[in-house]
Amino acid sequence: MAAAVGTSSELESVRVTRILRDDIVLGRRAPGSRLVERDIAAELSVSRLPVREAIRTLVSEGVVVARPRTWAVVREFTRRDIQDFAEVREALETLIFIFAAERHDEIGIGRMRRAYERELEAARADDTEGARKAAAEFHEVAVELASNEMLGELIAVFLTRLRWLFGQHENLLAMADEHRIILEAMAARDTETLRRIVPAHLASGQTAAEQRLALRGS
Amino acid sequence: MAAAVGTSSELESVRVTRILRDDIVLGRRAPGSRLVERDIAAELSVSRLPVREAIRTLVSEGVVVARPRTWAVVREFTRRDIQDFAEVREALETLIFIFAAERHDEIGIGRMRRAYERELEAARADDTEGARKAAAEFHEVAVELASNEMLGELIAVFLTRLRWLFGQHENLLAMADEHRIILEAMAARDTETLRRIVPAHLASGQTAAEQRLALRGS
DNA sequence: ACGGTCACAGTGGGATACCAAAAAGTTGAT
DNA sequence: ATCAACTTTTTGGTATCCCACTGTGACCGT
Repeated sequence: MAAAVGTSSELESVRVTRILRDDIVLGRRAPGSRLVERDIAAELSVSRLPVREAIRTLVSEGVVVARPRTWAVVREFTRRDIQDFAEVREALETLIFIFAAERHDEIGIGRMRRAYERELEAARADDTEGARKAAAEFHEVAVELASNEMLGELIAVFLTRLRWLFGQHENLLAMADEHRIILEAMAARDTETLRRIVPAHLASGQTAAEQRLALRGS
Repeated sequence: MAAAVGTSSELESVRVTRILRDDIVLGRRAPGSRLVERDIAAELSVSRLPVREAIRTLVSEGVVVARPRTWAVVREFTRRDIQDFAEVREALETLIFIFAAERHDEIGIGRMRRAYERELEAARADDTEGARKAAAEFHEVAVELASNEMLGELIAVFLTRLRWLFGQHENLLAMADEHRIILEAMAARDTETLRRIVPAHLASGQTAAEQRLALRGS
């Protein structure tokens, strides 16, 4: 589901949600900072309702914490939270690639291969943004090939947290190479190899997040 | 009837959510039937606001479908949805029991054993309600022992769908026996056995849901 | 200084009334 | 019968008002 440009009739609540989400993920709103409905409504020139809905949505995405009758705050993640998150993500992503390996067709593999090739090319050109986009498509196509809507739904919810906690993977070439291995195993429907390498793939991105957290103290 | 002591400060939105959820799960609102904010608000003598929030919550729980600017409807599940759901659930529950097996302590195993014993006793007495409650506690303690909050969060979201799709497991004694096997494997920290038997445990409950669906003609 | 009490401001939850925009439903012309 | 135009229904959103509860800090007694 790509950009969808000038959607003239975008719901206010959706717009507000996107703005707040970006504020949080991009660090413009720090963990622990207050989200006061009235203030945000004033800032964005909307009524309190869309803001309320946006906050609810972000709570369900796990990046905001709200208690009744007080302000909501941007969630503060602990080392433990990151560990928990990584464990669950490992299981879900492994599942995706295994299902995709079992169910893919030639067309799907072709799409993944093209995404991988674009990723590799961008990585070699040190084009961070391009590599990130291609890698994202690699994952999206995999979810599609897994043909399990509920899994897709779950991953979608996790995606915000993922963006926030892990940011982009630094060494683009290493990631592209890992994707190549995953792709080959998928094409060969080699689920056993996937069960081994996907967790390793994820682990390589995890330390970065933990280090960033350590720097902030927490 | 209303057991709950007059919790004076229950949020209306929470109350409305619970009522609607029960209506859906218990079949008082059929799949496909409309959820009209205004009408529900009138029925329950509240304003549209709590109803709106309740509907959003139920959408995030996956039992209601809402499109912009029209009424929401109770979700209609297809055979495929149930299949998808079962696949994801299998992975998550396996994860829970494996983590719980790796991380439990004596006290935790004791709590699970007592829950199991109450379940068995209730099952022998043909006490459906009692067995269901004890089985639920069995699962809850397992989630707790898994000590992964995010996993617990995920399972909580799934729980409504679970209740709705699968209802109660029919043969209480068979379920209790499966729980015994899981419990013993957990106590022995035998994750390999768990990886084998948990999926089997879940599969035994799945056919019932599919048959019920088939009767309704999907 | 210190710890607890208490009053008050801040904030979300909810009610009410109203409007706009889009979808759903109805009617009528062809 | 089909499709276009019209009407109705319904949600999304704005604007206010009020209440219950939370958080905070001043006050007080020790």
